[in-house]
Amino acid sequence: MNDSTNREKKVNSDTSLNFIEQFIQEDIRAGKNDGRVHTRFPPEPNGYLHIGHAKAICLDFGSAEKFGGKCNLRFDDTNPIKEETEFVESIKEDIHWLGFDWEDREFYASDYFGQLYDFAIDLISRGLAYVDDQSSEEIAAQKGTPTASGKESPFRNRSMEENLDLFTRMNAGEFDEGSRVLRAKIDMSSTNMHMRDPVIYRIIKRAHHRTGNKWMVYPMYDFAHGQSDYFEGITHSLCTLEFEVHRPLYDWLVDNLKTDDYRPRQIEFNRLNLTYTVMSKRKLQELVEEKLVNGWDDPRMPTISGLRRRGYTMESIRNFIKRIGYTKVEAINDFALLEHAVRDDLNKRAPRVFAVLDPVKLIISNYPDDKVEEMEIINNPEDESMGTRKVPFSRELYIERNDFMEDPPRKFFRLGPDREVRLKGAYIIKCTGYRKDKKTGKVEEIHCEFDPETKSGGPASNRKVKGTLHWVSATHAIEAEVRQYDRLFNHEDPAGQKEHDFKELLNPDSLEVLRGCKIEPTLADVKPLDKFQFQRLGYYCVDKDSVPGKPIFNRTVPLRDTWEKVAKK
RNA sequence: UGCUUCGUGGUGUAACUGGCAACACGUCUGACUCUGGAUCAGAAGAGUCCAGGUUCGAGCCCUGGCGAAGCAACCA
Repeated sequence: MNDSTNREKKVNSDTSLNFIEQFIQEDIRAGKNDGRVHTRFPPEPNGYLHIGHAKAICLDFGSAEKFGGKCNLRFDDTNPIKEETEFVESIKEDIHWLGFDWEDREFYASDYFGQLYDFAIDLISRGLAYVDDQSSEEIAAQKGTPTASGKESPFRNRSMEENLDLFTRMNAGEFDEGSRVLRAKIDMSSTNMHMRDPVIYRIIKRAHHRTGNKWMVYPMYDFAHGQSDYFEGITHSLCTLEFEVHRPLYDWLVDNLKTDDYRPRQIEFNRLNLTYTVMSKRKLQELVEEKLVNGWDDPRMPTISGLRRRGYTMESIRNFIKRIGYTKVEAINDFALLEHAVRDDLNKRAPRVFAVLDPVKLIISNYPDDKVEEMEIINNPEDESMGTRKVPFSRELYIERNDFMEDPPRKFFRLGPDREVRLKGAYIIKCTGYRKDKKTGKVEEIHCEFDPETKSGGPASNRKVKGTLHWVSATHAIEAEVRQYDRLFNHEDPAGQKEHDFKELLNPDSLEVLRGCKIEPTLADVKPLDKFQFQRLGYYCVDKDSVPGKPIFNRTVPLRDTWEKVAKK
């Protein structure tokens, strides 16, 4: 094999399709559905979307886009007890924020309740469905187990007329919830539990968020999902692995419905799992309801809205998802990869600013009392087009408390007695002394002298010093609250522990609120979702709780801090 | 003692129709730096769950094991 074919191979693997896209491509080449590609994203509006849904969204919308097809948004709203309009709205917002659009194709499984009902009637008339008067416990008991076959219901062989009559009256509200269900008549001895006469309709006397009180019977998800795909002309139904065993049922239903060769093709892929968090909607809901976090959009939550509030960009999320791929292997992805994705993105676009989180006063004894200089500072060394800004510098500054040590080790490249450092964008200073509080032993202020020749860009500015510190002028500083977020759980796999409930594994230090932080005055007019790099610290995002004059920042992710590693050794 | 699916560095993915197991994250060195960031250079780390078989050649094909996950809601 020569070099050029090697190169070609490499290019091909760079743009290689995942296994699902390969299937789609094969279908197109085989002329299936006239080469049409139509997918759908089918959330249930019973909670907020999380990053696992983002993985599905990227695949559903992304693969349609890739092959010139379409992707519908369809709410699978078959259970009026759980579903709410609030969730519909948040889901739509999140999908748009991720950069996808369903145009005018916003559908609801409830749009098809009429067709589904008619189909149920049709199944009854064909002897393929029956009304069962037993309780759910009795039905469950007869269902058997994965290793033992089930028993047929005593109501299985009712007459078609009686079934029709009963089902109609179920929907007329004549019977109580739970008193009767409609079941498909398939095979109680199937090795697939889902084929053992699954319940397809149940009585629920509750207003539905879209159809109101029109219906007293509601289809089960399994009786709505596959047919909804069929009604919408979906060619590829992409879903997660756990629905693999449902596929024969969906196929059975659509086979009893279809009039020609068309049938959606379901392909399953692995769910997104992330270390140090939980991903099931039920668990996330528990955290919200028990107030262990501050709502669905708490910046520690793996929800789309939480990540957005935390400061993640849609590009970083999409990029992360692109990197983890789609397979059939159950995987747990490293949270560090998500963090890498957001650092990578923010490094290119976030303006750098000075913020002192744990301030200690620095007094430059040889700097004139009343003098203020406007230091011109580069906004982003990664992107010259972002320009510069002017930051006031004066005799009294704040620096980070941990940037000073009374008795520093050699590897500490910051300030200590008689040591020199550069104040970023300003002068080189030398520490001449410090004052401690006699009672607490805490350093109260640090004294230093500056060298006027060393101003940034000035004649002696090239002199090398060990370290560079960020600073804020004391009289010009703005006070801010900074919320230092960390991982929500201490354990890599909190949901997978038998000995502990996942809530016992919450990280007690997942949020540290810092007040009295000092930030540079250029940040006076920040707006929620504005993103910055606090120089030498990390990436921060303005929280929606901010009010003018009292900004609040969320830590998105810290900068990689190699000093921490050195210090640990 | 069932059915379905899956086993490739620590993690996640690649490897066209069998042809030197590749990439990213993480880890560790070093260089550079007015961010201990970024960037740059480099290193360690798997022989592809196991055992056979076919083949000049197997992660890939065949046989048999082992292991893991999902499946028994009037949830989705």
